[in-house]
Amino acid sequence: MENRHPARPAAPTGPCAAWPAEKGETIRQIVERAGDKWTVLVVSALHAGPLRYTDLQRSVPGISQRMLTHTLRQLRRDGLVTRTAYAEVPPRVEYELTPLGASLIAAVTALIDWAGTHHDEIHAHCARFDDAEPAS
Amino acid sequence: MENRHPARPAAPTGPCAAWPAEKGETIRQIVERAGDKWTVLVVSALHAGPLRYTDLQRSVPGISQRMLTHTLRQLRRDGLVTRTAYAEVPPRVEYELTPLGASLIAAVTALIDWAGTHHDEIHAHCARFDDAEPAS
DNA sequence: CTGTATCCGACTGGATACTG
DNA sequence: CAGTATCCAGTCGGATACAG
Repeated sequence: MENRHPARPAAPTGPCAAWPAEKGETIRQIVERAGDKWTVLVVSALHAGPLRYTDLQRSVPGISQRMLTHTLRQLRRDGLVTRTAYAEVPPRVEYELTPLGASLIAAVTALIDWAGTHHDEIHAHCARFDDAEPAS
Repeated sequence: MENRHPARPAAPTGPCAAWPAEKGETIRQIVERAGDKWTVLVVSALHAGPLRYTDLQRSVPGISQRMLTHTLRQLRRDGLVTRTAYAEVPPRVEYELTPLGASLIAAVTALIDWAGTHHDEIHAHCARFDDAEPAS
């Protein structure tokens, strides 16, 4: 009743105004951000050290320019990465992880660790379920 | 080059066949699953104990039947929750978290904990960025 | 009560082409 | 090299109606 929104009131890709939601919603935002495919991959790639735009593209196979740019901007906006542009003839831009960004890796690692640990279990249950109910 | 897929090769909502990807892709699947808004909320609700379908709907405000059913099925498929149907005149179905599902909470909690800890930092950086570059 | 099926709008994200 | 803009298909997800 109180929610008349036809869709989501806040867009993750939108302006900063998306954040001031309540704590519960904030967590959802964070999880969506941190759980984002490209965010995780880019942050992981940056974990090894600073990288240039094109190097980043090579470090994250399959990412499009659109998504790389988009993800980097979000990451910058949230203070997870820094952008350093060198005003040289061949333009050079380096992206580096901030301590905040580095701290995210620890949390994500827990999830990845869980994934690795229980991957077989999930697959086993999945196969069993699929075998039990093949025709929906 | 080697990827000619016009879109995602594996759908998270699709059949079990989505899993047998390589380790890197598997992690992505897990993160997407675990990072899903409704998955987290439903698992959290179930953490307190077994719940019926309608109780689940009430415990997760804003979820639609479509998404509740959908999420529940995925969770069952992955072996994170169990479904127990009682063949009674008023049909009763209870969903309960498996140990595997309970273990996921620990991993997600790490992420939520990170969110809570650095929420202010992110917000601060966000506001600063927004202030520094208002006109895109 | 416990779902399932369909319609349909909104957002995601890849491909491509073009600018500084 | 670094980034932006547009097009467009696929997917998500809510509302609704209906079935077991």
